[in-house]
Amino acid sequence: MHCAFCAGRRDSMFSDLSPEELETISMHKSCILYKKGQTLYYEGTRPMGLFCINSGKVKVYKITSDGKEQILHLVKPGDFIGYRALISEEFYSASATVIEEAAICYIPKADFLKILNSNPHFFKKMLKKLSDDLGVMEQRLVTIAQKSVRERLAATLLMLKETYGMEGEEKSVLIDIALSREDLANIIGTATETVIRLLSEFKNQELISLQGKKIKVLNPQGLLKEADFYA
Amino acid sequence: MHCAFCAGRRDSMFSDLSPEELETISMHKSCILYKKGQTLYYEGTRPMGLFCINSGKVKVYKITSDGKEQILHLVKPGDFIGYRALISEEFYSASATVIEEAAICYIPKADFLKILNSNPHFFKKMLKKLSDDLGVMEQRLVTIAQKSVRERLAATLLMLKETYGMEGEEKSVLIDIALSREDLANIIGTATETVIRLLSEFKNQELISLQGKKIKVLNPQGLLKEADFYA
DNA sequence: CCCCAATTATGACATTTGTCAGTTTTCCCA
DNA sequence: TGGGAAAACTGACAAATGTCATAATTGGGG
Repeated sequence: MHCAFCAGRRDSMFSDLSPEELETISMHKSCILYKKGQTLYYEGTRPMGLFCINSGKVKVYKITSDGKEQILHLVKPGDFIGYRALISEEFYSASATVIEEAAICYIPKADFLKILNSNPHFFKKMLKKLSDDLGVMEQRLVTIAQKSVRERLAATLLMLKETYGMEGEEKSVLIDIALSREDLANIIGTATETVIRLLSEFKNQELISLQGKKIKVLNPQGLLKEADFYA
Repeated sequence: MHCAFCAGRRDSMFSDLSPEELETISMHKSCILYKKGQTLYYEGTRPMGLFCINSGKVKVYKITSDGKEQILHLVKPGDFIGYRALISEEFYSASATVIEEAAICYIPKADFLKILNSNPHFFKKMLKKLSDDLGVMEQRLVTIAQKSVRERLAATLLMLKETYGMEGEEKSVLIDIALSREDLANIIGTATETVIRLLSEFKNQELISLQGKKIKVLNPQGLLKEADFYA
């Protein structure tokens, strides 16, 4: 599919490229449908291009020396990933794996860098994007360093609701993303069992409901309270 | 003092500005000597310029809703701070306070932005800087999320040794920065008492020595082991 | 549609870390 | 240079979280 007709592009970093630039990208990109569990790239390997998510969901994560996984971002349609390694001229510092079937385009490094270097407006957008990313990451650091696991879980559920929420019956909001309890633990930085236990506490408090692995938010106000002040 | 003669500039972001650009900055900047404890800016206020550290040491930190402090960076001569808020066009998302008497220049926002927009090489350096910053922050997030307090303290001591180490007698290396135990705790994300206890354990293991608040590293290899594999 | 492996869930317990209360030490500056 | 406040330190205990073992449930592929 041509980038000009890509739905995700509308509010992506590529939203206001010139037709010529889009044409170049479209010509050189390759698009693949990835299944759940497939990995786009591994930490430590050399980046050769940029991944652009058309549909589906992807997690970006690091593995520590003792084998634990920490999820850094969840990526959704319109986002792209892998630019940090390209810009810093490093090997990938994280891995990326598909968590829900995804259509993803691959844009060769050269094309990305060409646009970056020839389009000042895009360059500026990229600078702002990295600055914003850094701000988000700093806030996450503070949250992980200073809040309890319970607070972090409540905050994470609210964040997921904002990004993946689907309105359901009776004001409940379904968190529509196929995250395992383990993934959730690896976002928060805790053990899987702890997440399971706290989720069932939240269920007992009627803040959420659980059916299988699907989570519905029943009382966002209550979760907010848990996220801010639990003592 | 004129920027052209600033020792810190040699390997700073301003290392290869043109003489004219330096002249502009020099003309418009103001320099002040700050005492320990003075605050450069507060979280939530509007950035009007950029701080450039000539000498001394500064901490950049956030305060959580429940009053806890998390230190995000320690800043040293040659670094500058406050650019993220300028680039993202936000209010400051953190505060900055002097921890050792410091000579600091203030460069008006307009001058910084002018150079940013007129000097592509500087712009590119800034992009890379933010990308590198983000990489560092991601790694810190993983460490805080996945490592024990003991491991984080060992890792932090090694990091401080790299940055502020002064060779002493008998291969010991003094960590030459006036950090209180509380500051150290606020870097690591733990309670002050926990830091004190672990430091005295490290002392008993002869990994470090303590005299007053000064810490000397005796056995970096041993600390490395604590940082990586403590079980 | 059923079975099996993966995931979720629960219990018991160990360990880490935080909290509070109090003592000792340090060092700043009046 | 001595007094006092801040910082460093110690102990006792509580709370949060991790770990391991095991049971229940689920959902995807044959």
